[in-house]
Amino acid sequence: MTSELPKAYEPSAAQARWVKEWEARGYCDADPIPGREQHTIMIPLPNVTGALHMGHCLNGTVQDLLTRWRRMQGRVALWMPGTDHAGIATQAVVERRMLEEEGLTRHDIGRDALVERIWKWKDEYEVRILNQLRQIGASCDWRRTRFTLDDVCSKAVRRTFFKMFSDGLIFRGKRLVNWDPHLQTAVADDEVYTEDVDGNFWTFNYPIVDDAGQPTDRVIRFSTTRPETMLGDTAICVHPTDERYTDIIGRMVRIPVNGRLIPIIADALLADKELGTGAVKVTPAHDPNDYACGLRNDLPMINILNSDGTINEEGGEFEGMDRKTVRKAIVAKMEELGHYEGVEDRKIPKKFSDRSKTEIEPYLSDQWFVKMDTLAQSAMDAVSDKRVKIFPQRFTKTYMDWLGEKRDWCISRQLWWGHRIPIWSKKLDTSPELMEKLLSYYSQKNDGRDVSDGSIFCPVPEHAGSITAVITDGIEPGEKLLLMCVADGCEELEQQLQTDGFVQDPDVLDTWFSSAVWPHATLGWPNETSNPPLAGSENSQSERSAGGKNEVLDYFYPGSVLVTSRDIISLWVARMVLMGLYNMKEVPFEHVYIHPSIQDSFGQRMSKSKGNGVDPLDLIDKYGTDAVRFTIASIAGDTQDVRLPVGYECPHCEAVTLQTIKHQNMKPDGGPTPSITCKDCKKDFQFPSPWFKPDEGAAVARIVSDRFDFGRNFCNKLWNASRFAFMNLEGYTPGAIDSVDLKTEDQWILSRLATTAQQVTTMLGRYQFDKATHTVRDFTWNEFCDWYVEMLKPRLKDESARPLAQRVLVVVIDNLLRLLHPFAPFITEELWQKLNELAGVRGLNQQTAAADSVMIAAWPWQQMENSNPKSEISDLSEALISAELESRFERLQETVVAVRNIRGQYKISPKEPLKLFMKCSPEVAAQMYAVADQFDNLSRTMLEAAGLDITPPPGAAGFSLKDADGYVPLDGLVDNTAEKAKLEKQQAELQKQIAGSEQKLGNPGFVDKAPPHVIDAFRKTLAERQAQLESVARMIEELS
RNA sequence: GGGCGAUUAGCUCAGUUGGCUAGAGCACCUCGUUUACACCGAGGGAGUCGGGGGUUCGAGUCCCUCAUCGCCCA
Repeated sequence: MTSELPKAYEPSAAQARWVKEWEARGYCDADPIPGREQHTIMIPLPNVTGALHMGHCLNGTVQDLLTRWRRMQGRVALWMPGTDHAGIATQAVVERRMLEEEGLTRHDIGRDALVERIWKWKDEYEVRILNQLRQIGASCDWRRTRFTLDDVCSKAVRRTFFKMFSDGLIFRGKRLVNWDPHLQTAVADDEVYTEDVDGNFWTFNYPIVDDAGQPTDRVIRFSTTRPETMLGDTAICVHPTDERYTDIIGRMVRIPVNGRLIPIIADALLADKELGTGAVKVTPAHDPNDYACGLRNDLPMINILNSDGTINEEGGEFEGMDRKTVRKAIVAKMEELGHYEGVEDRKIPKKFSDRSKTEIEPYLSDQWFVKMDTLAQSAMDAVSDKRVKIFPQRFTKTYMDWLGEKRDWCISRQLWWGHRIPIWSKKLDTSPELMEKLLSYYSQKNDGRDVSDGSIFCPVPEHAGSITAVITDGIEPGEKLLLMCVADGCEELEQQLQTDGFVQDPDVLDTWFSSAVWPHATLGWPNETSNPPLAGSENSQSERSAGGKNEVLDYFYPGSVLVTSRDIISLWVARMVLMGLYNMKEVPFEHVYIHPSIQDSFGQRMSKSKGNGVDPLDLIDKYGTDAVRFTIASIAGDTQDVRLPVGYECPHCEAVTLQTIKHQNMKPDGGPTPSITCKDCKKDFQFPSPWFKPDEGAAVARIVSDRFDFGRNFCNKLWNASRFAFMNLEGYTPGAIDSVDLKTEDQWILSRLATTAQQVTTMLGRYQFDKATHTVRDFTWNEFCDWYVEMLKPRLKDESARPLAQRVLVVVIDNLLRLLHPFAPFITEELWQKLNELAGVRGLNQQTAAADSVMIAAWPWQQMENSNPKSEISDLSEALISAELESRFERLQETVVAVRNIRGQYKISPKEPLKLFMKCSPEVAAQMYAVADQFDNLSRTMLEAAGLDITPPPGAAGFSLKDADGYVPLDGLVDNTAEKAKLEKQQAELQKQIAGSEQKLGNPGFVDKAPPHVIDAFRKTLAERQAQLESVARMIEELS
C-alpha cells in the first residue's frame, strides 16, 4: 500500500471538513465530570456591530490554543462563546444606516420598532462573527453560546441590579455628560472626537458690586470662547496666589445680562495666572472643569439648556434661542451694556459626536450610579492577595490605580438598545392611598423608622424579595419621588405598577454592566436549581441535573484564565472581578493574560475608525488558518505590541502594494469608488475598506502580509516531512523499541523531543506563546527535518534497519503532531488521520492504538498536577533527556558542517566522495566511529581514521573543533596559502578572545568581586580556547 | 498633566536575577534540483543595542536625563 499525500497542503478543504467533524463528534462540548479537573475560559464577548479583525484573531487564537492544550491534558475544557449587544455602538450603527438609507431617525419609528431592527442586525452579525470564530478553529462549546441580551443573561443582569439596589449600592445622582443635541442623547467619551476649529476668544468684564449690591468702580476682566454660558455662571474664579485679585476674593460681581450676583472665588486647580487675565468664569453645569470646580467649592449648578440645545427658562429673555444664535445675542448685549472688551481669532479644540457630527454640549443630567467604595476595595483585595493574578504582572498597576480612585460608576445610558433599568417611579404626592399603605407598613415593620431619608425598604410585604423601594427628591422643590425596583420574573408586579401609574425609567444600562456579570451569567446564575439551557436541545438532558442543583455553575465557576487586551482592564476586567465577588462570593477567574495589541506598519492601533483593520478571513483565505494561527501565536508574548505591515495583492498580477496612510484614508466622497494602480501591471484595482463597499463585479485586491509566510512555510515543511515519512512507512509493524538498539541519532532526537515537549509545556503555562511557538518550530525544522530525517534516509532503505527506524520515526511524528495541535489544529489533524491509517498502533514504551483524533489525544508531556484518564499515557519523560548526548551530537553536526565548508571553499561537488581523518581523544574517536555512516550520508565523507595517533595526511584541508581536529585529503587540490590564511584567521580570533579572557581574569576587581561560578566559567573557556589555539598553531606549522 | 510601555541588522521581533564573540524569521549575496519540501537545501554578509551621563570588575540589561512613538487615566 502506498499512501502518498498531495505535494502541498490544502488548507481550505481540511478546514471545512474538520470544523464540521469536530463539532459533530462533540469534541468541543464541555459537561461537568465529577472528579476531573476543569479549565474554563469565557470569551471576551465581541460586539455585534460588525466583523472580527486581527485583534480578535489574536485573542481567539490564544484562547483556543489554551483550550486545546488543556483538553489534551485531560481537563474538561470549556471555552464559552458569545457576543455583546454593545448598546451604544450597535444602536449607532443601525441608526446611521437607517438615516442614510431611509432618511429616518429613531424618533420617526419609535422605541419598539428600533429595537426590533437592531435585533435583526444582531442576528445577522452574530452568525457572521461566530462563523469567523469557527474559521479560526475555535473549539468553543457552541451549545452554550450566549448573548448579553438573551433570557439567561438578562435574568442575571436584572437580579444583579435588584440585589445592588436593595443593598443600597445603586443611587440616583447628577452628572455632566456629553450631550448630543441633535440625537438628543448622551454619548460615551469614546464616541466623541476632538477637532481644532476656527473660533473666537472674547474678553468681557463683570462689575464688582458692594455689599448692597451697588456697582463699584471696579470690574473683573476675563476671556471665554463660549459667551452664551454666562447665563449659567455661578462664580468667577482666580488663582489664590494671584496678587492682582487677592483683595477681591469673596466679593460679588453682577452678571450684566441677567443681573444675577455671583461670588469671586479662589481655586488653584481651575484658574491659571499665566493665561489671559488670570480670571475665569465658572459654569458648573456646562463645562467639565467648571463642574469639578463647582463640586469643590459647593457652587450652584444652573442648567441653561433644553435637551435640543435651545436655551431654557433660566435664560430669561434669551429663552428658546438656539445655542448658536444666543452666542451672538449675548455678545451684542454685553457690548450694548458696555462690558465688551474685545475679541481675537483662535483655534479652539471642540468635541463632536462621532455619529451625528454635531458639536457636543456638556450637559447636567440625572443618572444612575453604583457606589464603588466597598466593591472596588473587594476587587483590589482579590488581586493583592493573589486570588487573581495578572500576566504580565506590570498590568496590576493599571488595575489597582483605576480601582483605587473608587469613582462611582455611572450605569445609565440614554439609549433604547439594552437592558432597561428595572425602576418604576411615581411622584409621591399624587398617590395618597399608596403613601398611606407605605406608612402603615413602615410603622409595623420598620419600628416607625422614617424612610423619607433615602433608606431602602420593601413596599409590598407579600412580595418581599421581589420589590424594593426608595424615596428620593424629585426635580421640583419639595417634590418626593417613590422609586420601585422589581426583580426578574415578576411581570404581574410590573403590570400592577403600570396600572398604579408608575412609569418605568426610559434609560438602559451601560453595556459593561452586563459584561461584568458575564462569567457567571453565562453559566446560568442566578438559577441554582437547574443547569443552563443548551442551544438546539431544549428539555433534553442538558437541563436535567441531579439533586436540583446547577452543576454547570458549580463545576465551571470560577474560570481559569481571562484572555484580553489591556485597554479594557478597568472597564471590564476590574468590574468582572467585583461583580463576581459580589454575586458569587468568589473571583471569576484565577489568571488574566493581557496580550499585545496589533498595530499597522506606522505604529497605529488597528481599528475600524482608522481604516487600517484587516479581516482575518482575508488572510486565512490566502495562507490558511494554521499558518495564520501559528504566526499569531509566534508574536503573542509578554513584552510589547506588534506591528503588522500589510499590502494589497493586485488581483491581476499578484504584485503587492504596501498599504500607506493615504490608502487607509481614501474615501469616495461622492465621487467614484477609490482604486489603486498596480505598480507592476499598471492596471487599476479596488480594495477592501471600512469606508465603502467595492463596486459590484470590480477587481478587488486581497489584503496580504508577508509576516504570515512564517506560518505558511512552517506548515509546508511539516506537511512535507510527514509526507516523506508516510511514503516510507510501507511494511510498518508496531513493536517494542529496545533502547539498546537505538542509534545515537535516535537517542538524540528523543532527547530533543522530550526537551521540547517539556519546554513548550512550561512556556504555555506562563503564557509565553511566542517562545513556545519558536521552540516547537525550531525543533521541527532545524532538528527533526534538517538532521534526523536526513539521517534516517539510508536506514529506511536498509531492510534490516528499516523496522526500528520506522517505529522511532512514527513515535516522533506522533508526538510532534500532538505538540503542534493547539497551534495548528487542522494540518495536524489531517496528518494524524493519515498516520492512523499507516501506523494505527504505536508507542515508545507501550504499543497502543492511537486516539481517533489528535484533538482528543494525550498531551505529550505529563505533569504531576495533570493526568489524562481517558486516553493513552505519553511516552515522553525526563529519562530520555541527556545533555551529554546532545553535546556529543553537536560535535557530529559541527564536523559535518566543517566538511561542507571545505567543499564550498574548494568548489568540490557534493557527489565527490571525500576522506576524513580526526585527531582526537580515544573517547571522542569511539563516538566518531559510532556515527561514521552518517558522515558518509550527510557529507559524502568516509571516516578513515580517528584517534590520538593520527598523522596529518599530506595535502589535506583542515579544521579545528573544540576537542578534535579534522583533515580532509584533497589530492593536490589543496591551496596551502588559503588553508594557512583560514587557520590564521581562526588563530587571530582565538588569540583575541584569550587576551580578553586573560585580561578579565587578571583584573583583581573581577576575581575578587565576581561570583565564583562566573569566574570558573571564564577559566574553563579560557582553557578550552588555549587548547584549541595550540591545535590551530600546530596545524599552521604542519602546513609550512 | 499623571501612569505604563517602547526605541536592538533593510523589515518584523527575541535577548532570564547585569557575565564570555548580541540572536531568529523575512529580505539580500553565492552555490545547489541529493528519490519530503524552491513555501527547499548548503554557505555568507549585515547591528558603535535612540542620544548623552552615571553606578559597576563588567551594562542591550540597573539609575538619571534628553528625543521620538504608542496606550491608559485626567
